[in-house]
Amino acid sequence: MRARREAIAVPLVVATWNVNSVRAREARLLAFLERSRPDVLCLQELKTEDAAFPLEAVTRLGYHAAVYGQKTYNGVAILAREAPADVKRGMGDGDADPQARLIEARVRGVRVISAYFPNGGEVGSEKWAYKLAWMEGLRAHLAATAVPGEPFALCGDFNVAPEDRDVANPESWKDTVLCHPDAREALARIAASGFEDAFRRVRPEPGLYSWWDYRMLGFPKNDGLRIDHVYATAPLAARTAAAEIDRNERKGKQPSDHAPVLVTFQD
DNA sequence: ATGGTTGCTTAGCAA
Repeated sequence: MRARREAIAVPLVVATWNVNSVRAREARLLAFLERSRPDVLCLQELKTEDAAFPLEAVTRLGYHAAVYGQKTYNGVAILAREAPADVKRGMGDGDADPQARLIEARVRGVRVISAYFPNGGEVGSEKWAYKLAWMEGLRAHLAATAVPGEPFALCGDFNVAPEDRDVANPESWKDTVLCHPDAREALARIAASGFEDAFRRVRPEPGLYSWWDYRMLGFPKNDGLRIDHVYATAPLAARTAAAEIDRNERKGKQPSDHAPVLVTFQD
């Protein structure tokens, strides 16, 4: 039996970017939208409540926004050129997590999630346990809400570098929260529920990173990791045509410590 | 083990 081909309007450009405070990054966010014009942009680490999100400014550029903000920490959003539908904040009923780390919407027939996975602090800490539990909770949530054959883009700051080729200096990052085998295994279990790393489908080469620590000259030394991802279910992943990381966005004055990741889906 | 930097909030936490 042939897999059902969902009607997806393509080309579709899906981007994800941890902005590390949407207020501190407003000018850069607007410049990025004008420059790249993604159809969908998933944001993480807004670090502000909904009321302080620059809604008018993004609206002027032709974007709609579904926002799940939080004071000081976390906060996620989905911006889209078409109005997002079926917006859901958190992982649904019974999700008691007070941290705003996940928002979902339907855009142009595609289910989209913007997720800010927990960093994990130090391996063995309470934050580490929270990270692994959160990831297992996401896996269970995805399994419980999965619709067979549905085009679905799971995007965000996963705070996991899936493989050593995603790390400039794997030895120095070995067994840290971003590279630990338990975190990689937790991500693999999420992927096993029907997702593929769309970026790697078309960009297998090493040397591609999305985050560089502000400290220790991370960016000047290119001590980077690829921890921001666009995962997609088969109907979408099969259409992956191009992927890039906007490394230039990490340059200049007052950058986020993350660069935007963009994936183009096309028939 | 600590350091180094940035953002939010104003001393300390989170990343």
